[in-house]
Amino acid sequence: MVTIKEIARLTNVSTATVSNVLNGKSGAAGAAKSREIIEAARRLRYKPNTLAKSLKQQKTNTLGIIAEDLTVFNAPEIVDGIDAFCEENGYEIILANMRLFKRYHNDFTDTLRHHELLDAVLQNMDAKQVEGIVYVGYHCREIAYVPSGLEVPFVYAYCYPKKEVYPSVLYDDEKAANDVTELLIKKGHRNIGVICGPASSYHTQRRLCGFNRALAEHGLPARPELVLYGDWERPSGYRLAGALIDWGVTAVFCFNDLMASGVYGLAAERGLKIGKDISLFGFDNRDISQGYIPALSTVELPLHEIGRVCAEIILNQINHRSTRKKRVFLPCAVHERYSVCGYTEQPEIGTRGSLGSSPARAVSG
Amino acid sequence: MVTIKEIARLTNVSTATVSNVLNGKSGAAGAAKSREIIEAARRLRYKPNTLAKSLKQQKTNTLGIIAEDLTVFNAPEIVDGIDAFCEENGYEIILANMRLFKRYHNDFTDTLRHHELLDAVLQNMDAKQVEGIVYVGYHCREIAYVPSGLEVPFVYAYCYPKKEVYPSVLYDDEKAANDVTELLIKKGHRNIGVICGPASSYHTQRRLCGFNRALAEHGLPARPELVLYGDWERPSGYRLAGALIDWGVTAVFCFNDLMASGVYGLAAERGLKIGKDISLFGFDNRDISQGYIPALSTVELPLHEIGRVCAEIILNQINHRSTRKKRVFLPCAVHERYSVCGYTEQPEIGTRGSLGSSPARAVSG
DNA sequence: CTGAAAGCGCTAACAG
DNA sequence: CTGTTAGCGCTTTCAG
Repeated sequence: MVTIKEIARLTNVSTATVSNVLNGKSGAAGAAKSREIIEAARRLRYKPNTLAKSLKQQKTNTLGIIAEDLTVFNAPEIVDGIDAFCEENGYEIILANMRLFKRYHNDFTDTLRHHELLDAVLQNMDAKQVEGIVYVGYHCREIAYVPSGLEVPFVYAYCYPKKEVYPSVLYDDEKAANDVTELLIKKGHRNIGVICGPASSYHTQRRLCGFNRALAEHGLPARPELVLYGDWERPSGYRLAGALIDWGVTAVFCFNDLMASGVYGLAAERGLKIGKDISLFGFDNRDISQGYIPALSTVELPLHEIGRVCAEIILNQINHRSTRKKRVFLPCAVHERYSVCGYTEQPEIGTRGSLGSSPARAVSG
Repeated sequence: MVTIKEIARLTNVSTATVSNVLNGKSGAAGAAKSREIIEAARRLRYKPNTLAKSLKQQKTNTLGIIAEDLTVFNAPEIVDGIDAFCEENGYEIILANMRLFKRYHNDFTDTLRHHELLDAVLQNMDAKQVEGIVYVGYHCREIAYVPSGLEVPFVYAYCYPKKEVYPSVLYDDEKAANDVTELLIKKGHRNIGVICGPASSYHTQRRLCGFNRALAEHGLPARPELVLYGDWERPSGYRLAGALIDWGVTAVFCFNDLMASGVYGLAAERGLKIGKDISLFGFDNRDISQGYIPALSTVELPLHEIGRVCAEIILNQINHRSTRKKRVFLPCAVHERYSVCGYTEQPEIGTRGSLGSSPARAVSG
């Protein structure tokens, strides 16, 4: 690696002059000399050593990202959003992947090992002189173990601390569920079944609030027997859909797309057409939800935007423009596709629903 | 940030002694003094400054990852593999996301802007003193613009350079397609239709080789009319499946899961049962392929392993243990699920195929 | 307008 | 066994 010193020697100036010229300080050297220096730098493929520069300036222009698990579906898009915002503002990112999901599967949330791992990663980030840290959760929940003694701004993406000691950026489960329910009600549905996640889940609770609020606002009675609890996995959707259909629901609101795929399965076995005999809504807008037949109506999570907002909060704190510690809720877009249709007017399935190229219509967000 | 100097002052020793003690150099100070230093470091939450250390040692223990697009399905798992291997070997990663797919959609492959962007990113990596670089392609293809004048080892993941100037790690398309075809032949299928990607695609070409080889090895005639070219998207699968079925195929081999979902659609419209009236194989093992009804048989890409091997190659080069520039082909696992069944004995669909919890059986790899 | 000198935090060599 | 010294590559006074 060629250094500034080398260039200084070759051009018979001091390192200070080279530095000044290369950084565009006006009048650092005469015009001819400046050109000579710049030319030498290019010829030798000079690249400034970021380490030395940062050390000297006590500024790294770097944000740290701690991902609970990068391979979980929400993470890449959030990281992408952080990266995009950083790029626009001259910041770089360092990524630490804890691989929690792979290490401990679903059962890791608050083990001691998790805390130790996090502490180590945090320590490492500090050592690297990052100016702020974004923590990307792999599913939305309250984080019990909150780091303390951090030297830099810290923000949670897709999860949140018990007390608002750090800011967090989430999406608005309640409103999204409310929007979906309202849409179904407006289509004429009166008996809407719900397949939730586990009762203990934050998502489940918030979405049920939105669901119930919509019922109440439209003067419909709550029917607890139509609200069933799954486990986010496909088989539970399959199983619970049977019960709901036995109760005579005309629409099913599934709290994720995976369980919704189970509903397709059950409907097929019973000879019921989704989008005709029964309406179906999912959640998450997973990439293949458009590939179901008919295409699944679902809710898109603002993952990229969550990342962007996290980065923005951090940069604002770095620049002392703000110091809020509150939770931020971003709106979701509702995509209505052919799995749901007016309860009275039914489109021909097979002609419209099967190509998966239906225009995704954003109802909210 | 508390420094070594501060600790030295408080404990009345030189910075060198603090450094030595904290780095566990035996006999750097007396036992009592050592304890005092260590205690002071803990009390003040001392964290070594990685920048300074790396600058001094001229060693960063850092690998750079350049992702063409982190949000494309293959990228996170590859990055995860790189990260895992690095962690095991005391290396860290820096991530640069070019966001090519989002910026230019599908049409970016070799634009000038792409080259400029890459050069800038590369320059940046060098400036950060990474010791090696992994370039993660977003789809497998020959890369025309190969960087030159790099100061560190460089390896391609999921794509490859025209000439073998740098090593690359890919998966074995040919063998995977051969395995799938052989499996179908052994099940009794004689008229197998293929829905490829575009004819210009590397994947298409390699997989067709494997397909044709299997036919030849089993003494079956090539039937070009049964080999059709799609565009990786779902509608093309839907469209081409019609043609194949009209030709009377008993099995369809789709070169990705997305197009396979189109085949499900067409089959449903025609009243044909996948896995019974017609067998279907996909490619990629996308996360929801198990959610189709019946679950889609498909090929799993060794993404994590590709990442690991890339990191391994780089670290070997750093340590001068190797300097190979060849392509490496990793094997894929074939997952047989209920979308394919013996052409003569057919399982009851609906009882087995609909839960999506069929044990995935690895046939190869 | 120019460059000598100091120093960011750390470690390696070497002298005491 | 201990600590002084020099220096990694860069920027930034400040004196000439």
